[in-house]
Amino acid sequence: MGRVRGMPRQADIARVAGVSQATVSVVLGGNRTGVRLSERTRLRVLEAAERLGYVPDPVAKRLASSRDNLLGVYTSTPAFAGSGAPILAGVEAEAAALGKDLIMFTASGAAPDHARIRRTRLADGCLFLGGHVPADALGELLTAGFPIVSIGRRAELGGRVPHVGADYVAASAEVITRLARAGHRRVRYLREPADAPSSGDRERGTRAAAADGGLSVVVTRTDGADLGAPAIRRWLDDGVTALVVEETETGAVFHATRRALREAGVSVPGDVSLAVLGRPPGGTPGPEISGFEVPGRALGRAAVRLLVSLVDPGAGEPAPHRLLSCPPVMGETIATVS
Amino acid sequence: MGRVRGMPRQADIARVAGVSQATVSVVLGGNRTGVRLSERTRLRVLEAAERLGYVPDPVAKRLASSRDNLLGVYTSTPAFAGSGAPILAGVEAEAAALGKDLIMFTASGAAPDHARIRRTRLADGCLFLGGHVPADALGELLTAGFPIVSIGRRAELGGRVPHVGADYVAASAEVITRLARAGHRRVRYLREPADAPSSGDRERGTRAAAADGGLSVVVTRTDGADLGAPAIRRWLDDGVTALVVEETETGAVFHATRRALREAGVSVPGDVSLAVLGRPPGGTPGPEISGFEVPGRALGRAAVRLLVSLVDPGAGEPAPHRLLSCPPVMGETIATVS
DNA sequence: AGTTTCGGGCAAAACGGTTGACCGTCCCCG
DNA sequence: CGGGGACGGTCAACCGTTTTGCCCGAAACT
Repeated sequence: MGRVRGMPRQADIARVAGVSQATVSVVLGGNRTGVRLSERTRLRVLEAAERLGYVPDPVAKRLASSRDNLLGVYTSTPAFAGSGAPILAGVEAEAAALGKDLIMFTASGAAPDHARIRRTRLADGCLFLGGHVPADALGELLTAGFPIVSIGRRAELGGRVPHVGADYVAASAEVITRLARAGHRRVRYLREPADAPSSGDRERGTRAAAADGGLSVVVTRTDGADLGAPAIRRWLDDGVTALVVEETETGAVFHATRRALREAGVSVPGDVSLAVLGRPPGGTPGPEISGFEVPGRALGRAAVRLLVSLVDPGAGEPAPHRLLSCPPVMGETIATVS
Repeated sequence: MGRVRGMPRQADIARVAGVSQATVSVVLGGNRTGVRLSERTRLRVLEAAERLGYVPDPVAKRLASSRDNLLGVYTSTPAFAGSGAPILAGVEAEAAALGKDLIMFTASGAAPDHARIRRTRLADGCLFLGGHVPADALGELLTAGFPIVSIGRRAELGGRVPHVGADYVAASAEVITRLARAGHRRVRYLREPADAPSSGDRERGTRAAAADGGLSVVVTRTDGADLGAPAIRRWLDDGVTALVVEETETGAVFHATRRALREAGVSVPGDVSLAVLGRPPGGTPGPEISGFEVPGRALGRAAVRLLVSLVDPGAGEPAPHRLLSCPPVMGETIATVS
């Protein structure tokens, strides 16, 4: 399938300028290796390149030199739609600032593609977003020495996967502590059924803070479907004064909770307090929900910096893992109880 | 430089399986060229590849075969932040559906765009978003036969740039017609100073519809800074009954208009009607503004389909240009005047 | 026995660059 | 007169695959 019609190569320039292809490469590459060249030759080459409209082939360049200022971003869910937008905005901004391009690998949805994860190697290194990335595929890359960084903590593979994440443990604990200070004693905790590391972190932080603050926390795993007015009423009858809801990708649990509260005719925070371990889904009406902010942009930026340090070693190596703290959102949905 | 530590190559597999590297390539490539191979050899190679954890190098693959299911997306402004999100969501969705990966080239602002536009050739073809892409760089790619598609109409280069766009002419005309039917006769038209094709289209549609409907439309170019209460009052005194505002990337013109209206104590649509040629910036409070919807996702999808048809010729060639129509948004800011 | 015919597989040329080693010439110095 | 630089570039190997053309041995015809 050969070359794109008419694209001039270094060899073409060489012919025109009357030098060897190697010389062309040296001139066009800015002569980083310190080859001795006369200014006349340099200009002849440059001029010929200009005349021919030469455009270097990035693929060949990369094959030959193994680095190309390209960072991969693998997302297991659609990147532009979902909640990842702030993270990606951070990634993009930092990458642009560092002069790196981004190559996006979007899981096709159908297959959690091994193949696609492998193609990741087109880049100099790759960021992995979202929990649903098969660990074995990552392990493959890792042992091959390919630089990868996960956004979101990754416990698998013996913690060998470098990552940046949000400190959900501390942030969740802080929310619970706030509830404790407001006098709450019985809390219901609603989380998604799946066992993502971020879910585990939130629950761990919650439990620790609950133990410290003398709260009773009962955990319910739900996808939202089984959440209705009866459940809400039952909990209130049990003496529950606050609901703590995990932030999930789709917001399903939160939405279901809101609906159930509405159906039960329960007011927030009048009848029950409500907190989200994170932020409510966008466009949620009504008073600001108490919780914390996930520093998406900052995560994205930090991830890029970490990856770049892996790709271009030399500059001081930062720690392979980093947890960013989440600023609390006070909100108006935590009431003080007697 | 050199290979990533320990990454096995086809040559390594060949040694283990006791065959030549070429044979490995044939086997791993699924033998599309119909080379005769014994099943035993095939299995030996496959097994060796498995054992060694072989991962094909996408770069080498692409260098050798000139096509790699990679679509480029060049954005002249940050992609994840700005208003391009719906378009990109459409691009991503369609690309994923077609099994293509996306490689994003974000104009860094710093580096000369030319270089980045050239790097575009890492992909099999490239989408260009946003007005601020230098035409000469595009021309370079175009004449080289590199497949490109612009999102947003492009008049430069003699219309040779394939594109998909929104039919701003028709949509804008429709808004003006609505105003005419509501009895408006004098309209002030606020547009951005720069001459983007999309701006021109809106203005053209507006003028045409105004002529048809017997409206007087006066155009003001502004970046928003010089818009204040005095201007508003002057216009109203002149008998203007409706303001038509262009949708801009930043929303600056719209915001300024809102502010000026507020400062002048003018109510919408009580004292004056207001329409946007597009949608107001996100998060605008108050009643729904009349205007039209730009079909972002659809644009993205159509652009990808067009690009793919350019990259993989064979399937019927669609028209090189396509304009998608914009569904009107009735809104509540156009009042009937006597 | 002498050709075809086939199954099997290998060698080698691309693809377009990058890079370290090496080669002539001149000139200068001891 | 022999040797050491400096100057200006060129050579050729290499990056990892794809893809053709060709070769070889054995079975099948004539």
